[in-house]
Amino acid sequence: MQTTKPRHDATEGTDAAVGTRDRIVRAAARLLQRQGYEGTGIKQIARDAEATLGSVYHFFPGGKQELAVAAIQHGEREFSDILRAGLAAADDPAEAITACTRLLADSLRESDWMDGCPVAATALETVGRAPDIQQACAEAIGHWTELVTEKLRGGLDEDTARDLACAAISTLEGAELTAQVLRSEEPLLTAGRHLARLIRTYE
Amino acid sequence: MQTTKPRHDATEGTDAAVGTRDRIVRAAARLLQRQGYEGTGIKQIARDAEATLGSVYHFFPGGKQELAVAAIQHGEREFSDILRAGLAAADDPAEAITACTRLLADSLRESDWMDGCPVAATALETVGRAPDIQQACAEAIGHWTELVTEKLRGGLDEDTARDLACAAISTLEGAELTAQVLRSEEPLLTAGRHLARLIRTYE
DNA sequence: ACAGCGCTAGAGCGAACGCTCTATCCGTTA
DNA sequence: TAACGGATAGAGCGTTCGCTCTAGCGCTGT
Repeated sequence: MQTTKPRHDATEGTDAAVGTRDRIVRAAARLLQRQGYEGTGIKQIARDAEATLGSVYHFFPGGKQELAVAAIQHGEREFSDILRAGLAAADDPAEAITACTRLLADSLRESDWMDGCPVAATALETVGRAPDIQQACAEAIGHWTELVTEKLRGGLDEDTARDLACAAISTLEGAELTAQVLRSEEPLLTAGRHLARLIRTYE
Repeated sequence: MQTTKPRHDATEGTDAAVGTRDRIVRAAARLLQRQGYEGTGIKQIARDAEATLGSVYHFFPGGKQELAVAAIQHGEREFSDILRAGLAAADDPAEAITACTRLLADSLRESDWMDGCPVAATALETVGRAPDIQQACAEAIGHWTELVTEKLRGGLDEDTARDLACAAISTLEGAELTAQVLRSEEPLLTAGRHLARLIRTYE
């Protein structure tokens, strides 16, 4: 398609002409999020990214698995952005977590319940069968937990903050799954309310 | 394979010679749980069930989707059994929920982190694309929520019990996913502890 | 002007996919 | 014993899968 300008800088993505590699990763990330690993074909990714099979295998000689790892890492960054935005919405950690659930509920509803957690579907069907992908998913979860831990560190001792953050990420993950399946934002909002209540028991 | 005895009674399954239909459903349920919908082929199901393709399409003329619905319903019953066992382990609801997480953690570890929630993987990759399957998954989640709600109804008003049960199921779902990906029972046990603490705030 | 190279382009490989189809087996009835 | 129908058996259909491979594009440096 259109010629690519960027040289060694891969962190770009401002406007119109995004590099081919980036378009491939983005398309892969969205498809993996919506239909999982096995349900997504390389040719479909190439078509969606307006790239060709040749380009895909040029940038990802490791094939589908290598591309999936890059896509999961991209999804991790996207989800981190949402999480950071929610956590920054209030000083009080309890309110901040509730803000996260509201953000997630909004984006889920707006996508007609299609765009849930960017790694969950892929993670579940590759667990124990594709170590590279599983590790990328594990790192994503670890990173998200770290973000929440940082927010909770004010006023709580380190171990408590970590523990609570782990429970919070699990709950967010499960509530998003439930909300998608039931096509309702209620599970997410309910999870937000109860997480806030739980956090307040530590004050 | 061996000839099938049972006539109209489909609830059997005691020993050795299980009916062909049952073997197919069981094999499908375990494969869907481990590798999701798209990752599981009909021929693999038939092979695992020691049945033939002809038998599969004889019992499930609706093809893969109809079989998946039956498999999800089977998984729902299995998970309900675990849940019921955990909930019956203690009178105190908080302790009972913790018992559930311990049961789930045990069975997850014993299966080398392979057997997580029986519907999660399939649910996530068929959401918005296979209404029959999605509805079966939604009914499973609804049923599990109902089981927890019943346990919580003692001492809590109806709405609170329902709400709390919804949050609990979301948390269990997410904690199991996290535990699988991280290959650690910690997320499940942490979720159990915090769920217990949350429930106790209502006493 | 002309190599050199990063990237695009897509035909085509063997294998596996979901599913259809016909043929046969065998316990139950008449 | 003969006929019937539920159940089993698997070859084979058309399609798609992940991936390989060769050809050619256009930009860069000399």
